[in-house]
Amino acid sequence: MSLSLFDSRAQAVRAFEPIVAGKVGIYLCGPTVQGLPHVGHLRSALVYDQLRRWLKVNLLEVTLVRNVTDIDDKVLENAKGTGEQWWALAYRFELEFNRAYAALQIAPPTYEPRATAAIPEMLDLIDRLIAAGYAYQAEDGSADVYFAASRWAKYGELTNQKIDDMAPDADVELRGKRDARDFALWKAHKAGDPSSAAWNTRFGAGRPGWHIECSAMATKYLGSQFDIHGGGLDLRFPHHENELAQSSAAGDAFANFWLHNGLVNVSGQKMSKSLGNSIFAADLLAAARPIVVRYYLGSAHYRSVLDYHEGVLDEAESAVARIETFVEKAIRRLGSTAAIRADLNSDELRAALPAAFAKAMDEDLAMPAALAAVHDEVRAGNSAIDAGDDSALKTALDAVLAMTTVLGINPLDWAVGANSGNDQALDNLIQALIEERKAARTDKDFARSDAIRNQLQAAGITLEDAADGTHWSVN
RNA sequence: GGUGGAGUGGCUGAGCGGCCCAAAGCAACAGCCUGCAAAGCUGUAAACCCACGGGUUCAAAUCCCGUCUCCACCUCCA
Repeated sequence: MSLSLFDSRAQAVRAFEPIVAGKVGIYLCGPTVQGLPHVGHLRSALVYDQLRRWLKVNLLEVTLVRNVTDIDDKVLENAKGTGEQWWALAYRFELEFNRAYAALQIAPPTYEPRATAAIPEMLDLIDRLIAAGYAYQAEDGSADVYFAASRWAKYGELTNQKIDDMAPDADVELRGKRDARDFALWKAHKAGDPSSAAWNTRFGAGRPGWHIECSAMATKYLGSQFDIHGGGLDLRFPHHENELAQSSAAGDAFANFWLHNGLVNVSGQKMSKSLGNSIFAADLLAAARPIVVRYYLGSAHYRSVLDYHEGVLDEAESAVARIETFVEKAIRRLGSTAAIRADLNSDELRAALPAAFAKAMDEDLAMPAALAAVHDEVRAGNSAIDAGDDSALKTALDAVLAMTTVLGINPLDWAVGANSGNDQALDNLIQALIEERKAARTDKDFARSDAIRNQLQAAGITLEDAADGTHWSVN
């Protein structure tokens, strides 16, 4: 394994070594299911899907845990607005997220725990923190429990901040807090909230704070020490800082690497509800084919800002079409479809990967360089077709299929499916027109041949004249 | 105010001391191919030499100092 990853805590690229040989545990902060999935959620999920794929290619057994935060202020608030039960609203949006992930062929995580299913683990962790002297029940008699950030000397280590530099909100109500920077581990039940959103504890009725959820779920599924903790850049502070502090204070080694993916901006601006510029998953999928959306979201380096604006999907469409056209032509020419498919563990796939691609992936998942390798190979393959060199073509095709399989953009994996009866009927119809056009061309009746081509084009079908005959495809 | 990141061809976006007279894609132009196209290939043009001004070095887009601009986080957020 020669993979290096940028570790946010070390603020440096570090060589990645699994804690347990051959296995990798990844915890990824999933969404709070309080609304519809947007482009940022998809990018985040995609980044770790790609990481997971690359680890699998390197024969590591990956356990990916991505949680669902299904209890939270916003969930309760939004449910009040719609009149739904909070858990019904949360599940409704959870399904929307799963639909969007599936559309982009982002594989489901190994485990997808909901916060509400890990309450006992959270309470255990809170107890350990109280015993260690780093947590305390609110001093105003409520059921609130806080983490004493001000007592944890290493607080700020993840984001390289000194606790004294953190400007405490002047107007913040301390209520039962000893220090303004202390944060809630457990939140007392509030008068207006439904009783179904409260759990009885020795502190009183209440619900979990956001940060404790992830600490508890990560260790529940991956143990007190695991390889990688990931999430969006916006979660570094306070969420991940707080997770690290509480887990460390409880004596857990916690994550070996911290990864943060860059955010998606819209025309240079942060996406936000108040600006009304959010791009939702449904918007993307309405504007472009899923494989194109996946290509676009994965085209920039995972740590850089990805800007969404007019035209980016068209550009991605062209690039994807180039790859698809090549694969189609190559398979048609070579006849065999005994091509490399989705098995990431196969020796064949590994053997077919160009060195430049593997190097790019190993260097902190340098996606642009990896895509450059894909396109280089596409060009080499196209040249081989022109030169009639089938051996070189086979090599290029295998390389392209292997690389795109790793990236999750193998055209064969996105094909609509085997020929259905409808496809066969359509093919019969179009073949008849192709024959008629061929006859017209032989007779030099170009008006007629062009009319046929234009008619099909208008119906969304493109004809392509190749050396071995005319082929058609749906636009 | 604190912390982190970014300014590279028309656009997207790599490179982060010599392999860079700067990858790859998109867009443009020309040639080949074609009856004409499309697709494909080949080539061309395109970055006042990589925000600006200094410096270090045999050597800098890449390191250092200064300046300007932009973005993110410090409040719920992927």
